[in-house]
Amino acid sequence: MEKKQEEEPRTQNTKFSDQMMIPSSFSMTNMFDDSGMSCEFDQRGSLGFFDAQDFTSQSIFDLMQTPLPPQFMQQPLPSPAAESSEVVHTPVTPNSSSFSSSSNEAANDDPQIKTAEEEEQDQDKKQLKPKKKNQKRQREPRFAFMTKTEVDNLDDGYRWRKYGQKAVKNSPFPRSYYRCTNSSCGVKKRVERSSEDSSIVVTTYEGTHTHPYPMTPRGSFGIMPETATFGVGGGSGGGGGGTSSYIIPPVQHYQQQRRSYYHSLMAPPSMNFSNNPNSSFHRERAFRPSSSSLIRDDGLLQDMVPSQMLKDPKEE
DNA sequence: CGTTTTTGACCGGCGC
DNA sequence: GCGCCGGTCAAAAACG
Repeated sequence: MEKKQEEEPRTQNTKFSDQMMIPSSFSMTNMFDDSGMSCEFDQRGSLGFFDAQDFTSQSIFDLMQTPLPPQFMQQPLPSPAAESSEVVHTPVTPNSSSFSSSSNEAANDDPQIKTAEEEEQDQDKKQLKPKKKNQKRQREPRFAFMTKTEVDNLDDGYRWRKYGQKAVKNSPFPRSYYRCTNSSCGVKKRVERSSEDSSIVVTTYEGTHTHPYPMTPRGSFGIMPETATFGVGGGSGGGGGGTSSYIIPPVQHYQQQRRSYYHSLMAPPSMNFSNNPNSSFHRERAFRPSSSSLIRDDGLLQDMVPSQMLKDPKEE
């Protein structure tokens, strides 16, 4: 639906542009859902976390290029469900403010970060291993985030082809399935609106892009969400996820603020992406299929805010 | 004309 | 074994 994008780019500017939600709990634990491979995650969970800044500013897509940091899983996910389910839930709750705690979780992992490649290898290994039930299909790590936007189809810069849509249980909104149009890239993403808050779109990425960023500068970002919350998977329970509203005038400013904001909030020492905060910026264009890259600031996922999704929205 | 979206059918996993 | 459910396929339609 590109047309939509073209036609509705303004959404971003219109209403929400000046609003930003800030998740209180920022745990970026992503949900690696490996259905079935939970054990392994524990082992590998030693990757670094992405730098929140980068993360936000860049775009998820870029992140996708990177193997998701396993550490997310490291977090103690008490409930088994977390593993198997993606867990992106809990919409943002206004008022919450426990940002730091979550970040800790996420950040706390081992500062030592493996290189993306290493990680990938690890992942492969794990995936290859025949685990208990994992005979199914090896799932790639997933990572979800919530975005407050009116636009369903957030453009992250990559091109996606919709290959399915299904009604979501307990939700009036359908879930759309997209696949990266690059034939050699198997990245998939699912997009659905939160049943609790229709203004929030939950996007789950699965896989890593194996090709360079398509780059459609403006076009791609045109639709960026105004606000987003990163869901972390697994329901790592955490804490409360919530978000508070943050009002920001122009986007530009917003970005700046955002940066600092995140910086302060989420940039605990442990969060530095690979010890070299600056490096992340440069990497982005490197496009290493498996590199950990991340992000730049140009992108503007304007308002992505990681949040921890604590509960299962589905439960409603 | 080529690409993407739509949509119902199909398939495999999982719980009962 | 059966039914439910999530995810994917594929043919037709829509779009640029």
